[in-house]
Amino acid sequence: MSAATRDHAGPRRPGRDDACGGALSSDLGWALGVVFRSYAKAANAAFAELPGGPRGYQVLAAAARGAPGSQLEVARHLGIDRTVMTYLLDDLESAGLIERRPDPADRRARRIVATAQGRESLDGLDRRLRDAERHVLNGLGTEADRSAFRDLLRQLATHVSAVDPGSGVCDA
Amino acid sequence: MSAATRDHAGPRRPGRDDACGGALSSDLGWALGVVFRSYAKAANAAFAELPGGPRGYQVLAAAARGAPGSQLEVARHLGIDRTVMTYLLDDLESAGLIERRPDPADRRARRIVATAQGRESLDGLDRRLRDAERHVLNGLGTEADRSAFRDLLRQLATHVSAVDPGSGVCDA
DNA sequence: TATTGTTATACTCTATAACTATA
DNA sequence: TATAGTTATAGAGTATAACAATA
Repeated sequence: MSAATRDHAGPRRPGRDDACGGALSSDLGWALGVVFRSYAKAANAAFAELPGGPRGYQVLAAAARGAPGSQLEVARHLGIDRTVMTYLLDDLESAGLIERRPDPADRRARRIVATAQGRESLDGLDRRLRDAERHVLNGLGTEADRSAFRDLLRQLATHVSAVDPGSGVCDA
Repeated sequence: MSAATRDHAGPRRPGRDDACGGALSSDLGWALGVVFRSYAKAANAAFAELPGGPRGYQVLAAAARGAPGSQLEVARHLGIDRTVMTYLLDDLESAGLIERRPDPADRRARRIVATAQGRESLDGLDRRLRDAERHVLNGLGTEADRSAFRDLLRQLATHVSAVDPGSGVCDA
């Protein structure tokens, strides 16, 4: 039986960590913050040498798998401001990892494509990311729980992203 | 049957949102970012008039329920830098919501306590937070899924917080 | 000497507003 | 007129280092 089904049926056990989490309704904000920061720290370490860090990786990965849409659409999907996207692409391009190609259908827009070197670099970066993710998700004991968490989180993100595509404007 | 148990057993369906998420292993980083930003946006709106915004609320809530430990320990638990904590407490104190009391056992340390006004304000703030959380978690269709997500996330955060209590240093 | 809390400084991000070119 | 992309500027947020008081 997974912790997901084991725990949420019963009453909430007041533990040491409930003491100063925050909300009465739940510690959702605290937990999200802790997990997000932990993931960000691991991702920063994994992509320390890549221009743009974790966001550089996200853009490179999107380019390598043939992201649909313009540079602006990719930015919106990743929650990156379009002005930040410009600097990010400048760095990735001068590192020889991606290229900006004019969209034949709309000469205002640019399409981001990964270079051969970019695709090659991505292999190692993917391995680093998998290690980082495994490290963070180790807090869940069973593979079933880890898988359930991934699915629920992805389901939530997909819904949020569909309802409010431009919600990447506000980080606190 | 909940989405948690329904989805993660079967193979991964490549959908529209897989196109530029990021990792090959999963879109964990992308999903965490989207959900975190969405939550941050809702929390910022909910606590727009409170000094310190969402973090001000977390500190106030910790004080109101009698957070154990010094001002520094609360800061560490919440992932707040100690220098930022000083400004935050200054604002909350001058708003009449909290007080700093010297710890009789260690005259270097201060204990944070909520004033009557602070505890009173907290009621309305809690209500606002519950609404914000409900809004974000609406992306999960069933109450069982929402509850499972909360539990898994809390379990993860508790583990991370225990392993690496000072991981609040690095936000990207 | 180490730690809590505070203050001051420098720096890194980010948001905003222009501007160019296309549509 | 509206949009994609770029550039420049100002502001918010953050990290770093120093300091005073206490352990």
